[in-house]
Amino acid sequence: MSNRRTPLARERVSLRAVAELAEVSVATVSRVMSQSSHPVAEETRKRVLAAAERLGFQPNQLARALVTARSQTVGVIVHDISDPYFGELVKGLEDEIRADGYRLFVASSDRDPERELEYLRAFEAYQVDALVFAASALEDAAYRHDVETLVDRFESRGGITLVLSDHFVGGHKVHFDNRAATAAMVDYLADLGHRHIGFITGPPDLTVSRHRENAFREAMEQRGLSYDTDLVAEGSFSIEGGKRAAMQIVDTGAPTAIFAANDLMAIGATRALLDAGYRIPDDISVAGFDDMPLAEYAPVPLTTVRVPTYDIGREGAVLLRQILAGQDPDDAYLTGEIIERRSVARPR
Amino acid sequence: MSNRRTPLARERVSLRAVAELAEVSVATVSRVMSQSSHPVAEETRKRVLAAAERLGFQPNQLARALVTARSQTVGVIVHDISDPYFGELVKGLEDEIRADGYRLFVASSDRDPERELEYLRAFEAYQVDALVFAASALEDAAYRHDVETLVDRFESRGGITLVLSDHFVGGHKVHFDNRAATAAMVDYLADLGHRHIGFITGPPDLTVSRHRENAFREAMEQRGLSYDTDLVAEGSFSIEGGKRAAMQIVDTGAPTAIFAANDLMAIGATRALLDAGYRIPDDISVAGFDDMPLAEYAPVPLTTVRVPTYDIGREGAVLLRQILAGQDPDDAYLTGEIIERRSVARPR
DNA sequence: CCGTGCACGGTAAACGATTTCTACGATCGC
DNA sequence: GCGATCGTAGAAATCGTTTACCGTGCACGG
Repeated sequence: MSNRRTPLARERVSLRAVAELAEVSVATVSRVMSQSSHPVAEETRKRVLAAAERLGFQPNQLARALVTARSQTVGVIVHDISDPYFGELVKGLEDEIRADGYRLFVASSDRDPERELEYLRAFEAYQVDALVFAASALEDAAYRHDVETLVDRFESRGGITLVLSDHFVGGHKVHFDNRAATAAMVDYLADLGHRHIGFITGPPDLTVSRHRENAFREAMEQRGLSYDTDLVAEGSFSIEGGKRAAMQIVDTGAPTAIFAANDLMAIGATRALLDAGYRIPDDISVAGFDDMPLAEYAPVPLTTVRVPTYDIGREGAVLLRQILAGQDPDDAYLTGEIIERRSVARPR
Repeated sequence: MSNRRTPLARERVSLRAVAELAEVSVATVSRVMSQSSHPVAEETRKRVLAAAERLGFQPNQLARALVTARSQTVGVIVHDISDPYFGELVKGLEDEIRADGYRLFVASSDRDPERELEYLRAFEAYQVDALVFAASALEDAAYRHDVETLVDRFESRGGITLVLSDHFVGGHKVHFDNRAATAAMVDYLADLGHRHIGFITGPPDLTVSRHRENAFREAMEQRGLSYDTDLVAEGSFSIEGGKRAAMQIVDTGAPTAIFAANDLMAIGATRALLDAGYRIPDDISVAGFDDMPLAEYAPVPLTTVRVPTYDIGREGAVLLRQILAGQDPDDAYLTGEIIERRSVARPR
């Protein structure tokens, strides 16, 4: 192994060093530093604190975690760290949980099952107290099996898991009702008079894509509108994908509105349509999903269904706090909401 | 302390358990699991591997890190995890460094000195091998002092630090030439014929804001253009700030172009100006800085100077790799580039 | 036939904390 | 005046690894 200490490394400051300087035992120093309930005389405490200060002592969390079997750390899995969706969510999580002295470590899987597993294993090995699935599951049989056995093992050893997404992993969860949110948008469009509604789906290997597409189909049928496969295209949750999908849909069908399964694709669609000479919303309406921070600043301010990302994170943290404290709280439920801006209007 | 093991926790699988099952010593198991250079007979190795597999053994990284004094972990400090700028950068860093078996832990300071210090201390306590400052320094004397002593201590104990931003911390660094990039945009606008150029600055407590503003002033003087304080406003690097600043500038002066110190503010400015009835770029040009992923999909596709964020991360990772391998590489230098889109034109 | 060297495996001492158990003096109740 | 209690502190075991140091047994060269 190439793991040797660098030769320059000065001695690190341990409990022992502090103990020697303060002329007490390491036990006493530990008690002072970790605010143990074991009593320590005021005068001794002061001596210890002074010595610790003087040496710049920082308790080694690794050693501490090793003996307590608690690392005060939670691992978060996201798909793409540069996606503002996850950014908001992690922020909510963090703002809330840091008050309890926990640290968040976030890892990005890039939607690669292999990579996600690798990070999951790393989190396990670093003994995080909780595992948070902020990212939707991947639709892959091998992945599913591996994640399940890993999570089982993790939980059987006292770890807790929290799910903030569309995921098969069990345990505590904050639910966002994709079905209802999707239906709400379909209803909104239908109420405006749209009958030919195009739909841009996410990548097929993401559970959330499947859920939103199914919800779309059901909502359309519910309203007695035909679910026309010519009006459905895949846009892989990206801007470029949204462009391609939108052009494909207007080429093959004649929608009066296009509903994209996320804002990024809606923005791509908007741009492509605009560049192709369509006026939005006069010629065609475009609706998104998520209400990402920049949705308001899209080429046309985007009408979309808001996913309360930050709140999902915050609610997750609240759940986490309770579970960590040994309680068994109920799941949290959050719903979407239509945000009306300028990209949707009645059909002509 | 509230750190007791949960009562449900099944026994964890340690080296010892594997050793017992395989009927060898823990040393042998360790040698097999950590691919030590110490020879182990093929037959023994197989037995160990089988036992480890059967028990679902995962070496405890905490314990490992404790003895090797290497955690195979790097801590990254960013300002705002939901800012795509940092997302891209971290992605570059991660894509490159993960090949070497390192894990990235990212923490978000929210531009709060207190919080940043707290995370820095946590990273130190978790014994990260490297500290990466992806975020610009904060302009605060106390913060500066604390960070400096912390970094000194960290380095004197063998840690390495890497700077990817405008920061006073020394050590290895990948430089982005803000001055040249800013000047390039000023030149570009001036060449187009703009003489009254407004400027929207970032928050004053960020080092990078100061650098870009100074660079703007110098570049203007260089071109013989007057630096008019009526045409400068603060926009705090946010969309809302950009809106406010833009309106303020057009209220007090008569710029033919506005240059914002980041894209977010440029987008805010664009939207505000558009809503106030200005045509862009016909009535007024707007330029940004960063070329964030959505700059192309702003209300008007944004002309901006591209900061190669992903590459900054990647270059940082290759530096890291070399330093970790014991070398002493030269700093990396990256430059900006004007991206022409539709938000800038000749003045009327 | 014996010393050398190598392959292989075990023992035990770290790493830096926490925590249980024990010890010792002082105070207190009776 | 004596046992009980309390406040305070230290010794030592422990967490799960790595690794320096030994001790075998066997092959091989001289």
